[in-house]
Amino acid sequence: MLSLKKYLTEGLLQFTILLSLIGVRVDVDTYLTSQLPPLREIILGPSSAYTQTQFHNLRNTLDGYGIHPKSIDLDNYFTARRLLSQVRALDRFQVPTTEVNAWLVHRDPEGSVSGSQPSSGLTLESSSGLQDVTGPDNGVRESETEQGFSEDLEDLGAVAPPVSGDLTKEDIDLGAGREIFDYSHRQKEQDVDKDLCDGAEQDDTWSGEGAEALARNLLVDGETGESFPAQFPADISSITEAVPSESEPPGLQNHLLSPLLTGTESPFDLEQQWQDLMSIMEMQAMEVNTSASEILYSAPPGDPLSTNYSLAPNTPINQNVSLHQASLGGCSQDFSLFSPEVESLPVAGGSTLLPLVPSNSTSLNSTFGSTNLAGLFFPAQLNGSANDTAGPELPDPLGGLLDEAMLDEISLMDLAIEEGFNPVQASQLEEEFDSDSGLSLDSSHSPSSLSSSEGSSSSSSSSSSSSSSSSSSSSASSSASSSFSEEGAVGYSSDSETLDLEEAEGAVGYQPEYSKFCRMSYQDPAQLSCLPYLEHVGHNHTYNMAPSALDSAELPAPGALKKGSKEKQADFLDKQMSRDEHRARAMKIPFTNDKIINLPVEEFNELLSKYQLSEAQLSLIRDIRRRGKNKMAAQNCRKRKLDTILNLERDVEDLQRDKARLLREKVEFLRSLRQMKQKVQSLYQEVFGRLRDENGRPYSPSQYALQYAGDGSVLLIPRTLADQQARRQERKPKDRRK
DNA sequence: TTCAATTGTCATTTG
DNA sequence: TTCAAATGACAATTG
Repeated sequence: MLSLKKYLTEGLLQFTILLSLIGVRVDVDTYLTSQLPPLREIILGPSSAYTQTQFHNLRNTLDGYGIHPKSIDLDNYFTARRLLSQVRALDRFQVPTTEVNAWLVHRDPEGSVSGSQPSSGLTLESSSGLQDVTGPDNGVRESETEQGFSEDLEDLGAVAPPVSGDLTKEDIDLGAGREIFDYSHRQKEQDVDKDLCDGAEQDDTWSGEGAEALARNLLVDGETGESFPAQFPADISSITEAVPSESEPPGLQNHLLSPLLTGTESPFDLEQQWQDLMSIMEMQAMEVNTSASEILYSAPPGDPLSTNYSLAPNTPINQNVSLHQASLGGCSQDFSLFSPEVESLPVAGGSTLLPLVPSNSTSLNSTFGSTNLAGLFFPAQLNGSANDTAGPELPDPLGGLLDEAMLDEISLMDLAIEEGFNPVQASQLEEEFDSDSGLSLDSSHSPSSLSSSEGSSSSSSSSSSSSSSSSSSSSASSSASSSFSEEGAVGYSSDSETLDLEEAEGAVGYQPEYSKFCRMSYQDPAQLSCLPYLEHVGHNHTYNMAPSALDSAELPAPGALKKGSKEKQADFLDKQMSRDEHRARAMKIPFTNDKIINLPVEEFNELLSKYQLSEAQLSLIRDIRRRGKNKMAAQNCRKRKLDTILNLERDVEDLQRDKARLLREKVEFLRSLRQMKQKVQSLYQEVFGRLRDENGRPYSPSQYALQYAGDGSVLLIPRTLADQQARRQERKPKDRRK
């Protein structure tokens, strides 16, 4: 027990120091990007070049607490781990009130008295967590929790403005504390752990749109002008929640908070930032904690976001209030709802949120947080506004918003990443593919396309030349036919081919018809251009080459001088020819493959009827036509597929953009909502503070609470009753969601 | 030579 | 029923 106590105390102190250090950190982006690595590595063990340094830091820290790294006994180790896990669970679930409590301590001389010692106790648990970190065996579970923890710390730091005094102090105390943070920064720049991939993505996202937007929002929030050491309270709250029982003595909380507050009072900017971060990140945190939150909190659901927001600004106002857990409960519910998704979500955001949330929750019944107000003040009916409990009048606007917001944030990260990548890729793809209009896609690049253009012209002029060539070639083509016999053999009977040759000879010669068809339908390039498919065909396949190829190849070299060059050209053209073209040439088909393929059925039949073609030739012609058309069809089909994919990609990008925009809008909305809650809270405080009993004494906020009735009236009811109602309302939404 | 991408081909379905 | 188009699957080609 003694050792445990000692560890707890020391742990609390350490944790407090860490929190203060975190508070010092100002740069949110940096913070976000850096995230967990250090702590995580510490916990998991050296995983990078920095590990050693980290480890040393940790050691130092531990030493500072009087625990020698080498002398860690199992009991202490496991105890610390258990405590840490408990604390974390509590933190995650409990959200808003913590901050409030701290505030109260400050303001109220009575409550404020409590102080540092309790906080130390809380820290103890946290310290245990640190010890655990050092521990050699860390399950995945722990690693996750640690991540969350580290993230939380970082978040806090990011939110909180630098407090030089605190920082130095903490550095001294922890020894390694600062280094750890630095390390985290370094890691963010260099280390990209697979484990942290999610977190990294989140970081990117945050740093990109969300983070900047948030940062801006935070700064803007300064409007409230409320000064509040948000970070500390939040942390503390989380810590306090580590305490087993939900019913924490207000005094204890106050005690805990007081020391922290005094030490780290930060400018209200921090509060706002903190709130913003909380609001954004709560969603993720909620997800993580779902199960635990449900267990821990019986209180009515509170809006995580609202609670978070309420924390900082409200603190001053809320001081008196010991509010209701109802708000907390609501938070827990929200978390539970999202929990399933949380696992899949990137860790970074969630982890950061977690700490915040817990802090709020810790606020306890106390008074704080807009959530509390909502839960406490409007439990019966208005309450709904705060959370799930929402009555008919105010149906959990926050809850719904929060839930969605969480989802959006999560998705936003993904989107940000995707947006960063996809647009470029998509644009490139579009340029590549869209520039080419469908069928003509390949034509320009492929040799066949060249041939096609040539073919079109050649075909037009070839009508006469080809006819003469064909007639002359008929006798000379025997060699050629033999050379192509192999191809022709494929799927075509060689026997018939030989027989058909003779018939084919007779067929050759009906030039007029042939030329006529050519002119009519396809010889004119302009016409081809008007016909997409034809154009495509012309560009994409080599059928048009046939005539010229045939001519050049089959014509006996008129001049021996240029025989060599012509042979080369013939070879080249032969290579350009398709198999069907070779077959057609071998079979002495009297018209070009282009015509065979592209002529309308009627014209095609007419063309065939004007020639005396053998069965083999007819069969080949039909096959050529079939294959040629199918080839174009295949190209079109592929192009359509590609276009479809590209369009889908574009649609996805558009949707992602819209989603990101909506998320930003939602964040803005939540901010405004938070401000409204704060106003309501302040009004509540004001009204409640003016209430006097028959003896002229003010009502104790711990015993009484204001509740809005459905008719708009405000009732002063015992807190127990208010809590019951809040719980009742909390269950309703749960059932509804089931 | 291997491999991925492209292109051609076949079989089948659809309108 | 025929034809053209579409499409999946496979083979051939290409870089």
